[in-house]
Amino acid sequence: MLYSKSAEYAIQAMIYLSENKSEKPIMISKIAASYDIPYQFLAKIVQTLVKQRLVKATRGRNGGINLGRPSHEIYVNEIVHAIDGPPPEREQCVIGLDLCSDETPCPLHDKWKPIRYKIAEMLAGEHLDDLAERVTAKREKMKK
Amino acid sequence: MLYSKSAEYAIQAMIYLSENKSEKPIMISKIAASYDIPYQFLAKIVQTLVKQRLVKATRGRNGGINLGRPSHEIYVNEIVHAIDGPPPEREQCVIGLDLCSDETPCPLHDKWKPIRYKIAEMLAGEHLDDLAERVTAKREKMKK
DNA sequence: ATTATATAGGATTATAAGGTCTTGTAATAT
DNA sequence: ATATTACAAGACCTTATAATCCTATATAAT
Ligand code: FES
Ligand code: FES
Repeated sequence: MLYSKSAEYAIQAMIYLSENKSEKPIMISKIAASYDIPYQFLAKIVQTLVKQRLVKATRGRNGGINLGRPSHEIYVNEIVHAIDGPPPEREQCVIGLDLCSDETPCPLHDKWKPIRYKIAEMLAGEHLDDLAERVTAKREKMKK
Repeated sequence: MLYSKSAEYAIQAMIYLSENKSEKPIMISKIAASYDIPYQFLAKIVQTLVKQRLVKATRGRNGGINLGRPSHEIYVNEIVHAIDGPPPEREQCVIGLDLCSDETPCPLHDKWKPIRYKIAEMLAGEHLDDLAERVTAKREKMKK
């Protein structure tokens, strides 16, 4: 819908890292088990995150991964772009009628444009610290 | 993003029918050429639209398709559902954390819920008559 | 009746996303 | 040193969507 399954898994993994802050690296297998993500698949996704410097990897025994930066400096859209690639330079029209522009709007353009903006705003406005906090709150509630 | 490529083609084809109202059937190949849609692929999509009664087909020489109902009675979401299937009964969480509900919201829930509503509203609130009119306007502008 | 033409529909192929398997390589505990 | 552990990485498999091929069938013009 908004991002690929891979990006969704990446977000979940990053939230996990943000929730379980520790100097010691956290194993990918642990995260995979916790969120019920196929281990090998997550490992592959993490490789990309490492290349993009969003996480740091420590190899070998007692190895694992850590956040590449403080959690309050990592925003959701960064994660999405790291996995799915950067957003298109020119916006595409929702119903595929040539390019999207205010000058030549398609029938849905006026309704779609503010929605698209809201989505971008949502992804750009949330950093991992916020997310982790609220995920923890969700878990608490679900226990009851 | 919001719907499959097939559904997008279906919307385009329906708009075409709405723009070119005529008692005589309109050929699928004409529509396909006009919107640059692979002919055979569109023909297949149209088969589904016919089964769902959104368009009526006339076979044989001078055959083609027509809208199944007056254009002001056909809404975009009907077309999407006809092609992509009905929407899920229970809303899925944007970041895949169990089911979505106000009681156990995920970190993005509060920002995502109104957006999701806006999208549904957009698709349910536009009928073909509106769309066709505005597409024609778009074409006019692009000529200049 | 015959022929041309347009949709109907099953079978098949292409591409991409999602997911698995196997081997390599780095780090560390013993 | 060596065995073990955990990420790295490429090859491979699976599934869903997108697209194509080919033949059947309906209809109207001749
Ligand atoms: S022109 Fe279609 S969404 Fe902007
Ligand atoms: S709980 Fe995540 S979107 Fe509602």
